[in-house]
Amino acid sequence: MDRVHEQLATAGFGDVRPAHGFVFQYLSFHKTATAVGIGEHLGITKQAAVQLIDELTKRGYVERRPHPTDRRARAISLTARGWECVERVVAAWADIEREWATLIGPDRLGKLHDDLATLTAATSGGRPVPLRPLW
Amino acid sequence: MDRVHEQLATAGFGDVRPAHGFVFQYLSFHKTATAVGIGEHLGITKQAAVQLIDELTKRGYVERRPHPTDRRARAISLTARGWECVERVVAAWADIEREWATLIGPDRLGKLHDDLATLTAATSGGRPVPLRPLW
DNA sequence: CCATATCGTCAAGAAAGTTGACTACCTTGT
DNA sequence: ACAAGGTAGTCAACTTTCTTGACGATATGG
Repeated sequence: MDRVHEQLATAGFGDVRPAHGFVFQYLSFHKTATAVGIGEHLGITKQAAVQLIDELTKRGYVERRPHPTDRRARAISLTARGWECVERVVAAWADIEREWATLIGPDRLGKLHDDLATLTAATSGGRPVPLRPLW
Repeated sequence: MDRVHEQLATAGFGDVRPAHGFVFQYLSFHKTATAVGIGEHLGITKQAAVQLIDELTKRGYVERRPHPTDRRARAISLTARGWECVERVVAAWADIEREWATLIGPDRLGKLHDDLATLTAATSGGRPVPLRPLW
């Protein structure tokens, strides 16, 4: 994680914190997200989620628009710059995984991934675990 | 980590946070520790380390005594209750590892451990990584 | 169409860390 | 021996990040 953010900083995305990454991840798969949904995904309150969204909006990674079907809500989505940042993260992770493959071999790396998936699925009962950058 | 602390709570150790665990770990291997040493181990300032020590002292897990060789310093060590808690943690981890072994097999679990050790050693340059419960 | 639930917001505050300055003590080189 | 600089702990002020609680506006379901 630290290495990804070092990479991002050199690519001009030095103003995103690790916690923001989890918002990005959620927005990559939910085109019209809400603050409540993001909060649940991260395991934080909606107020804290709004604060993250505010920061990302101010920095141009995210935008709020009227929600298409719910006039209480605001539809949150990535801007062009947000998507650029996501692409950078994907590329950085790919680099890191390639390096891992050279260290322990692609076969072992694949098994490592599968085993970790098995263990986390078992301890969380199969449901998705709220991701938090904090214990 | 969450499961260990659930186990601890049912065993009467409900007043320790995850961050405290890293202090316990350090004290298990350093009989006369100092606040600065603990701070370096966790990657936090000495002031923050002192605060953790204060909490653990108030709750009876840790005690401060005059340092044997340095009159500026205070020697920090686990009390009997502190050691009881450590034993509980060790037992809880052993339970969890046994469960992991049944899930993916002892052989794969051993390789998982070795591979993770290889990867972390490579990315940290071999030096110990300061442990933090926070990104 | 009314009761209840949900989305976002405002405000206050708690948790856990940081920075900076200070005293007391240690250590090292001359 | 001792001056000079480094280190351990402490005090105080502050920052960051998250929480709790209350609220208006809108949605939804019997």
